[in-house]
Amino acid sequence: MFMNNNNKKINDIEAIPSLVQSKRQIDRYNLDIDAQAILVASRLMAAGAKLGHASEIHFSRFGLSTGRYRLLADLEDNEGEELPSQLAEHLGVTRATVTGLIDILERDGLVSRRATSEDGRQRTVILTEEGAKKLREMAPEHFARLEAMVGLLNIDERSVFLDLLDRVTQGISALTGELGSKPKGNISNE
Amino acid sequence: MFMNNNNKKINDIEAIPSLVQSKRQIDRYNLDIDAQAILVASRLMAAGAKLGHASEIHFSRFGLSTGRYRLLADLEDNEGEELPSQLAEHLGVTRATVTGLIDILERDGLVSRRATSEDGRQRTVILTEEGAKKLREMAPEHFARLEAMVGLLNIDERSVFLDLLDRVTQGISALTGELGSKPKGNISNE
DNA sequence: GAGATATAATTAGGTGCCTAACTATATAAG
DNA sequence: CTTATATAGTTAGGCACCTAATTATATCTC
Repeated sequence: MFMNNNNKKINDIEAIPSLVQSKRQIDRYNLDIDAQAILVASRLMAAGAKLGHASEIHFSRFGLSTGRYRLLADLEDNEGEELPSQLAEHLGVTRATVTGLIDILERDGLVSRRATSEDGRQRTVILTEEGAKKLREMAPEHFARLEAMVGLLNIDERSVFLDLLDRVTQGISALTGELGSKPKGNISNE
Repeated sequence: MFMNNNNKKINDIEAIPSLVQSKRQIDRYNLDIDAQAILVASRLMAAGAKLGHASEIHFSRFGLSTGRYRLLADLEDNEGEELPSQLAEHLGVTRATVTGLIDILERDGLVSRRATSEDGRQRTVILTEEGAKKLREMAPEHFARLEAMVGLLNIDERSVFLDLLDRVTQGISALTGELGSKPKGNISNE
């Protein structure tokens, strides 16, 4: 029984949560909770995990990870030159993570580090010509695939989806914040 | 300038992708791509990452990770007794990952392993009384938080969101599959 | 029954991201 | 000027999940 001859799509399982599952869980403990709300939350979690995994596969085709691509793209969006701390803020990750991303990108020749003149603690990150070339070469396929991903939605549906997703995203703070507190969207820095 | 006195919400950054960003990227390479489609894809990625992170914080309150909670919940849904391979399939992760999850859950006394009678290779995983108690105790807060997460959507909007999310989720295969192929949703096992 | 092959679970090692601790530089207060 | 404190970046170590290789048992074929 051959099955890992071409690719290994052995465990590409979806494991989609169903409404009856949600109902059963809630009923088990006699909770006064809307089963559909739980279903939405569960599905979004499953979708997020699936997308994260797919994203890594996508970028690995170009020798990148999701984080390293995002760093390169952000550099490109800022004239090819940024401080690690700026990158961390733009990407929404810690400076430690940025250090790791830069290490590998520098090893691969896609960015380089250079000391700044003003502040001896800072080290500017620069997009190399090779890095810019990498972005240029992958752009057509990258964006085509992203576009295809939402291809099952028409224009109007995309707007609606954006709106709803935005509100659910604000609600995510309900997982991390205090119980009973209202979601407050952005927790801006300062 | 105190800021890490209570909690450390220093890097709780959203880094929300904007439409102008998407436009700029597409224009840079003269691609024939709908900027809004890219925006939807980018936002969903950001939301997925944020939710994944929030989920880990949420479950760490109960001494669990997202994966370990899902394993316990799946056990509960199957009379408290499953094979590792069944768990892997239900959770959509590899058997190697399941082994790791069980290791820690067993160490913490929430599940136990037992050899099966029929097949000497199999080892049944059993939800212990302590594991069941853990689920029972965390259920109210867990489900309340999940419900709160989608609290900004009314009933109708939840239905619409589920529908749209489902279609986008099917589209995720556009990232991993062949270029130009139609999304086909589930890749069932067999 | 012996040898090849399949399967269940585990182990070994890798990636991506995290937090906490550290180093080096800068700045403010006495 | 010296000492305390803040900040930029890095290092060290951890967790979740992965793939590939390994071990042990089962099954199929001769």
